[in-house]
Amino acid sequence: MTKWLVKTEESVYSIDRFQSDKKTVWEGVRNYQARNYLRAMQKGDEVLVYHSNSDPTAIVGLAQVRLTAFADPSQFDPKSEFFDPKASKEAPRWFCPEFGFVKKFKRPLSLEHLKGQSDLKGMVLLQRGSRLSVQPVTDKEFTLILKLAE
DNA sequence: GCCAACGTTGGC
DNA sequence: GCCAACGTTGGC
Repeated sequence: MTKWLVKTEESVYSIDRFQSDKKTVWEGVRNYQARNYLRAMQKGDEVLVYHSNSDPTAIVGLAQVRLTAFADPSQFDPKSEFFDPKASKEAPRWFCPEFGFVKKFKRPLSLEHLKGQSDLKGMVLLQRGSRLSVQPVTDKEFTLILKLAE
């Protein structure tokens, strides 16, 4: 099974909020590469949750795919900030899975800390200019991250 | 708030 | 299909 990482701005949707919601539909992703990854997610896949634009920016917890991706309802809603006039119910452009909350890490792993791990040099998150908000994570990276976090 | 990096749009 | 202009992301 593939492992993943998703970004969220703490001020927009935090790990604490996710913890109290217990599950969440990961809507609003509007980037094709990220969308393709969302669609590739399988039920049960494990997903690292990362706080971007936060202090500190860090991997803060773990989620699991509950439902594979379906048409993101926000693309059809003219009142939504994620509304896409080019999308239709017949031909949706954007998709979202549903995640279940698994845990909040005892120790959030800051970007700075992650950069110091030589075994994580290849991580998509750590590549220069990497902005992708949904990323695959290798098994090796995933195992190490869990070890560091717990 | 700045700005580098990258993605998207649209004229041609 | 190219590419300039513009928009967004996200670290700092």
